[in-house]
Amino acid sequence: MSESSIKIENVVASTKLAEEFDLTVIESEFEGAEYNKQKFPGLVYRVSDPKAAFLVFTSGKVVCTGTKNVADVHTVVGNLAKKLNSIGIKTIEDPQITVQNIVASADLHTILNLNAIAIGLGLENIEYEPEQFPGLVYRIDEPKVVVLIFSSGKLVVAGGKSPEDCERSVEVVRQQLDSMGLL
Amino acid sequence: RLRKWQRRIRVSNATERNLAFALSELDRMASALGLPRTVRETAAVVYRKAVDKNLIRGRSIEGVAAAALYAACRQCSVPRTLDEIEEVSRVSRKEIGRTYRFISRELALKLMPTSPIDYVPRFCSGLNLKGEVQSKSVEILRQASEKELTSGRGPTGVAAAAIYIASILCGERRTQREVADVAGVTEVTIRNRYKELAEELDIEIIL
DNA sequence: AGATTACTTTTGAAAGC
DNA sequence: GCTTTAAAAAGTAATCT
Repeated sequence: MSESSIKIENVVASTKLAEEFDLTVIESEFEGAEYNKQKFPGLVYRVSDPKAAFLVFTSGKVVCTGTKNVADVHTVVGNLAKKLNSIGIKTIEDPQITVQNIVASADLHTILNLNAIAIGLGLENIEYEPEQFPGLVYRIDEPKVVVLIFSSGKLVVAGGKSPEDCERSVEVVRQQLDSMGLL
Repeated sequence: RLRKWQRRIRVSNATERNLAFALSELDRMASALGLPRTVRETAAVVYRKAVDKNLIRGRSIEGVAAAALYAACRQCSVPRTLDEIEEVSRVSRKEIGRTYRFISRELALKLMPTSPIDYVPRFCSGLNLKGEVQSKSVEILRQASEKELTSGRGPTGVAAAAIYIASILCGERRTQREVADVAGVTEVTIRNRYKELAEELDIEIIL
């Protein structure tokens, strides 16, 4: 009875592909790579296989953002390693990839009264400033995520470490709102 | 001993100096916004509580003062927008908002979001609209709230749209531009809101 | 008056200021 | 705290036709 039908919108992950990188070399070899040390210490590289964006650092660490799946992260990181190898840069064999953040969207399919929800969840537990942003911000401890609740019934879950975290948090919100008769 | 006393006096001086500066800042901003004494006093109370809880650490006095004033306006039901507070303060709206969230949480102010209704008196007087239009605006806003037409929308935009409609219904029409200017929103926003209100509340607007 | 583009909020890592 | 990346939600805004 809890098919939350979460849609993962973005996955952020980090890994280490080498002990060090010469970003200047990568910038000249990789088409479209952007590197401005005074602007940002990392090199920006975008791929469209599965769409993703990388932030490559001189320390050999890499941040991957933009994929819609956890599986795609492994795919694109693998592709990046191959691409680096092809220009003569060696990389670590089985890099440990850590998913740092998952952003997902969901829909409760009901118009919501955010003022009532603010009181119901407790003003000390939420942030709702329609003057600045239309969504109500609700921070959950277990799983530790942040849920943005909109009057349309749509939700955005940010901060999850796994797809399961996102689904669980939507259920937590759904159950809490339901128990207060706010659905 | 003597050294300890000197230090205590020094700290005391700095603390008092900072408090005096903060209070003068509150006065300056409140005057610029034409806020009544009660709001300034409320802001001063909020600021003092923030000092007592050491919430100023890592934050600028100006920022906390601006946030305290913003909070006080809301507590007194005479809200000013973050943009209005920003205009008379020396800090960015982003910092005022961030500091407001912080002291609001730490001092457990538990403020509900600003109600569009609280903007009606000020906006109407700014448009030289009298009691009848104000009452009609409030009536429209009450209905709008019941029909879930205000959740997630900017309070000033909703208030502006209601006043725009009320002014027409009362035969004292104000243009979207005039209402937009006093409310600090764009004509596009008033248009979007009033169309929604008119449609959902079945209000016929004949121009 | 549309249409477009863009900014508001949230999350997380990276290295450095 | 900031800088950079990506992404959704819905509202508001700036600019162009």
